[in-house]
Amino acid sequence: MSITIADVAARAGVSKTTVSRVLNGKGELDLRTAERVRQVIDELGYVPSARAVGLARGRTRIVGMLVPSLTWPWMGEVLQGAVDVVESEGYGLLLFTFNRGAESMQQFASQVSSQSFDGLLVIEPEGTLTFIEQLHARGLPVVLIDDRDKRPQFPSVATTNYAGGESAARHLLELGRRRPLVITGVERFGCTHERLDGFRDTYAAAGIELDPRLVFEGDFTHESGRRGVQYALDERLDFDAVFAHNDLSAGGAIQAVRETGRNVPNDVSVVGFDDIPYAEHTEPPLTTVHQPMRQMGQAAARMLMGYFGGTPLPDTPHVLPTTLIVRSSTAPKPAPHPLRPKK
Amino acid sequence: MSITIADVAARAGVSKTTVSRVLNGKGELDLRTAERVRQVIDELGYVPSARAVGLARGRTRIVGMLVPSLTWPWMGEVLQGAVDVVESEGYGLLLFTFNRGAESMQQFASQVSSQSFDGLLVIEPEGTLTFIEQLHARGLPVVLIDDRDKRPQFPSVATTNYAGGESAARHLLELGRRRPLVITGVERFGCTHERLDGFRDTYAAAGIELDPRLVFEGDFTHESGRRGVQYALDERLDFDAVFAHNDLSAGGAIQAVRETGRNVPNDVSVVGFDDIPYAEHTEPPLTTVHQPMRQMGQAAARMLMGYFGGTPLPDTPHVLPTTLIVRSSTAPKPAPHPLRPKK
DNA sequence: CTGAAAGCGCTTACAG
DNA sequence: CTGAAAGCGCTTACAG
Repeated sequence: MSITIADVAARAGVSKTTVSRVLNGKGELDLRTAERVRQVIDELGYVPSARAVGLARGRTRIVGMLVPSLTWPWMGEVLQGAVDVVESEGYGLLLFTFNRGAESMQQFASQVSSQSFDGLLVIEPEGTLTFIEQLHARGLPVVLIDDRDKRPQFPSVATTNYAGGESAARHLLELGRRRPLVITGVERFGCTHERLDGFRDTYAAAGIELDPRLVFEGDFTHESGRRGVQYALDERLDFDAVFAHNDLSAGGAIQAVRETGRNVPNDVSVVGFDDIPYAEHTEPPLTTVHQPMRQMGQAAARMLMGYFGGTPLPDTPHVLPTTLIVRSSTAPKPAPHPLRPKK
Repeated sequence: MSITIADVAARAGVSKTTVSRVLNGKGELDLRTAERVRQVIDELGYVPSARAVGLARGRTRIVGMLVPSLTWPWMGEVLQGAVDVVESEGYGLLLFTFNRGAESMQQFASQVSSQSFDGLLVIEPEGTLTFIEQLHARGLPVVLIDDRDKRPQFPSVATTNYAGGESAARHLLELGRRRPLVITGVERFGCTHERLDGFRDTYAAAGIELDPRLVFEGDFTHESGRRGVQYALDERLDFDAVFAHNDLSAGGAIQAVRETGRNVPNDVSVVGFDDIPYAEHTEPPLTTVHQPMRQMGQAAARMLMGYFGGTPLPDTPHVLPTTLIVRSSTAPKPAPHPLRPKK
């Protein structure tokens, strides 16, 4: 029913071998035969069967991508980056999630074993790093898109969480903010510690030790941002800035601050992390540390494509920089006793 | 290198045919041979090659999914829904986007021709409906996830845009809002007209004709929400509610209203459409018409899976209902001359 | 420059 | 109940 290489060969009066040669541009072949075969291919609209090619060649031209969830706010960006380069190389992207725990694990493992794809892009679903490392050890090309600093034993792309924390601190310091409240991410994530350390070290270098009571453990939710400022208020802790470890909790913090009648950015300046679309729509729009999610997806995919093309995978993480995006949730600290300007 | 059915057969002392039989549970076979083969399979950790099975059987156990973009706010939900059912049936999900216009079209067309997947789930990238219809006509099983009322000539899942418009209107009417400003979606989309019609008809049935000047053509962006209320203000049009055709523009509308010193929900009540995560985080949290995006993804995938299992695809759209989610951006209209309550 | 044949790893009539 | 053989649609030594 569907047309095959044999049909093309018959119609062009050549062998399947020859058709295969013009298809893949291998071996010397008479220009005129090649031309004739090409014509027949066009006439018939022939496209080789991916399955058959895959079986014969031993690879699929498909890359797998494993992610914890598709509904995280920045996941679309990473995916889009990966898909863009994968598609432009003529590969396909086979998507896997880890929504159903052990069952997902089973299913995915069996997809690996059945060799459904040539290489894997992965954002690590929590607790699966060992498993992924095994796959890599057994010879599956793997590139990790590292969203929380796992420092794995295989190729990865990462971003600069520590430097991101530094840039947030530097910005707030320049604005004269000396008492920042930090609302952290989930404690067990590496990125949380790196962001905090970068921030803290920068304040320390400026001669300001962070008040430990002003470090509140959040969990990346909007709600935890609210809780963070609520806590500080309840404890009557004085603060003139908030550094939240993601945009969602920064948004919650802004709302909680404003609900007490205080002004953002003047009374309290707020900095987030991620730069998801929501960051543009908070009131006021959020100053935040941009993570290059799309570029990370692209870079990871390019590494894999490069590997298929013969370039070895780098053994040190490919690190993409964060950038501070200044919007309106931060401003210079007003002088405590405003002077009436002369004139 | 990788272990094959021949290895299993040899080790178990049977033919490949027999191994295949126990794998697929076809044909009568001695319980003890079956048991023995199963043991060897476990010992060796054998999993059949997806490529080889695909070639031999003529199908891939992969479904394609084509979407316009991965970064739209509700796309993750649809994808997650689709992936969940596809995975739980042991299928894979091959993802395609249409980011690079004609080139994407080419690439995708060739993936179809190479029979990389058995069926297709699609959210129509603008202007590709004819192409998709051709694929369907040529025998590719296709299910459309209809986000804007295309009424295609092939199976689809859709939602109730008209009824969604009605529910928004009913809610606002109950609150005593008689002069709503409508900020529509993109004019050329069917969903825009349906939402508007449902809304308008409901007001009409209550004896209120919508002021045509109060229908502002937006484009689903946050910015267009702001522009909508700005326009109404500039024209000195009186309004006590906003019905925006998506949550993003509803968010913009809320901000623009509040910036004039007016109160949401009291002075102006705002209703959105979609119920993306952002809707919970506007100030105040947004009352909106929930679209069951995840369920649509699930339903579409289930239809395709069912078809592979022998159930014919329905020829009428599978319609999932919208639901009004009441949050805090809507409230009863205050009496114009407030009476002091007695005691 | 070109082709016959074997092989990729399965499934499936067909025979026994 | 079980197996030998052909076939799925390609690619790739090997010969000529």
